[in-house]
Amino acid sequence: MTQDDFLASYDPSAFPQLAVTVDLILLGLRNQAPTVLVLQRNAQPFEGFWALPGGFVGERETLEAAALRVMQDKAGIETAHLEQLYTFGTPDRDPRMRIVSVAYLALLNEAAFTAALRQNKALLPARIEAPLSHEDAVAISVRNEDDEVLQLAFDHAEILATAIHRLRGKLDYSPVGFALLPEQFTLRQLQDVHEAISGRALNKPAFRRRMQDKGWISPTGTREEGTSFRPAELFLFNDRPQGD
Amino acid sequence: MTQDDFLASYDPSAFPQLAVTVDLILLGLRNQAPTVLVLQRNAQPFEGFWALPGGFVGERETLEAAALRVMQDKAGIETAHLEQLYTFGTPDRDPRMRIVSVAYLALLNEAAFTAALRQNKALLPARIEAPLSHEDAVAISVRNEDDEVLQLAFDHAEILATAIHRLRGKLDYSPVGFALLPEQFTLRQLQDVHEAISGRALNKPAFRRRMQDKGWISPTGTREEGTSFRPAELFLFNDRPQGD
DNA sequence: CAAATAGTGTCTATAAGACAGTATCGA
DNA sequence: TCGATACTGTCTTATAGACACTATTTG
Repeated sequence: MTQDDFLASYDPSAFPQLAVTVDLILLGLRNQAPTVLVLQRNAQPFEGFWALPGGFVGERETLEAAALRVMQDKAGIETAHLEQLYTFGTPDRDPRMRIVSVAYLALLNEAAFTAALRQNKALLPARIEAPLSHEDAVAISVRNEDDEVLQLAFDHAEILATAIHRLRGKLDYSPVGFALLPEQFTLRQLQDVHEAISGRALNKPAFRRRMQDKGWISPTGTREEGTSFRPAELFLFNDRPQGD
Repeated sequence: MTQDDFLASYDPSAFPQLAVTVDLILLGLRNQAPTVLVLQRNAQPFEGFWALPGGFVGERETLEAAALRVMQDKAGIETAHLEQLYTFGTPDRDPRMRIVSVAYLALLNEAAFTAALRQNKALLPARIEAPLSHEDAVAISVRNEDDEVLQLAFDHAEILATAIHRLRGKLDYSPVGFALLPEQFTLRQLQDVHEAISGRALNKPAFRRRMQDKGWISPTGTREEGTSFRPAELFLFNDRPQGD
């Protein structure tokens, strides 16, 4: 904000001690289920609990640059769809000190997801169970590959719920699903992504028509390989549909 | 985020000096035009420019509580639709020091809007000119009642553009338009709100059907008064449609 | 009754869902 | 030829826009 009564010659120590961090939701699909990469805490508070990767915002760093840096450091990922999600700042969300955290949502395709797992062995894929028909609730839970519930540290369950809610909301009117796919993909894969995020089955002809009509995809003329049945045509995402 | 390598016994002065503020977009409709309340700066930097009201986040205060407090202090408004919009944190957005600002969007009906103007004479209503077909651009401008362009301080034009973009996006699927109306309203007024925000004319029968079908409104059985023609029926907003 | 706006009936256009059909690949 | 999945034609259903018509109030 910065306003009229801002101290013209201010005293730095006059401002309360406070830190700004970014937290990352590294989201991908594993076996058609939305999955997030988490780290186990090895110190108090919340020792043994699972947390989203994050880090402090550098002194001369934009928020987005901090998110990109954390993504690089903790998962070795250079590029991915990255968008600011929401800012969490309840005074006691971290018992040690006041921390305001800007959450960023990163969407990883399968290549980036597996690369992250390979680069940082501490990362654990946590399947997200997000019931339908709930706004931004606590009703969310995450499980490991053995289907055991993972306890999330801090307010990270709330952050995750916000992420899923946002993603579901954007899916219909924004071409966000493509971020979870490789450069070339089949329409079946694209529909699988939409079904995994929205949590419900979709009508195939209607889905294809919609994707075509929105101008989001272009046929490549080539087909997938290695199937034991009729291979599907590969499509490309149209980065610039028309105008905008 | 608070993570593994967080200092268990940390040194407060180890964290860079940085402040978190909230900025408020106090948005209402004046003559069917989206209008925001701004304050003229009387000190450097951006002296003479117009700025969104804002304030520092208190040491033991949630972000939302800070926004509510600023709304109360600067505009005398106790209650309004208030939602977090986006967080702006470019290092040099304020030349004096690093300030991360969490922007909140407040929607004021006519009563709250005029009450704010009465309570704080420094507030100026600035009409927002937001061209269609632009994502979240610099193409936005604000004008005073004499149609003169007002220069906005800091990155406040960007904040405003983000607000309009968000509002337009939410209008169709969220009952956000009601926040700009009094408790009882006519369907014509509701349609005017939607047209003012979205910036385009809407079909009357279709609009009425949609509002009815979504279950957002209830007829009161009473009618408006003081018209020189057939008075329209008054409706109420259904706070709890069904379930959810 | 005239003026003005509220409110509706209905036709048309467009998009979504259902469902079954045809097409094309590997084996 | 069979199995499996890609792809499409078409009918039905739901929703949105156009437009005119009726309804109701004040003066």
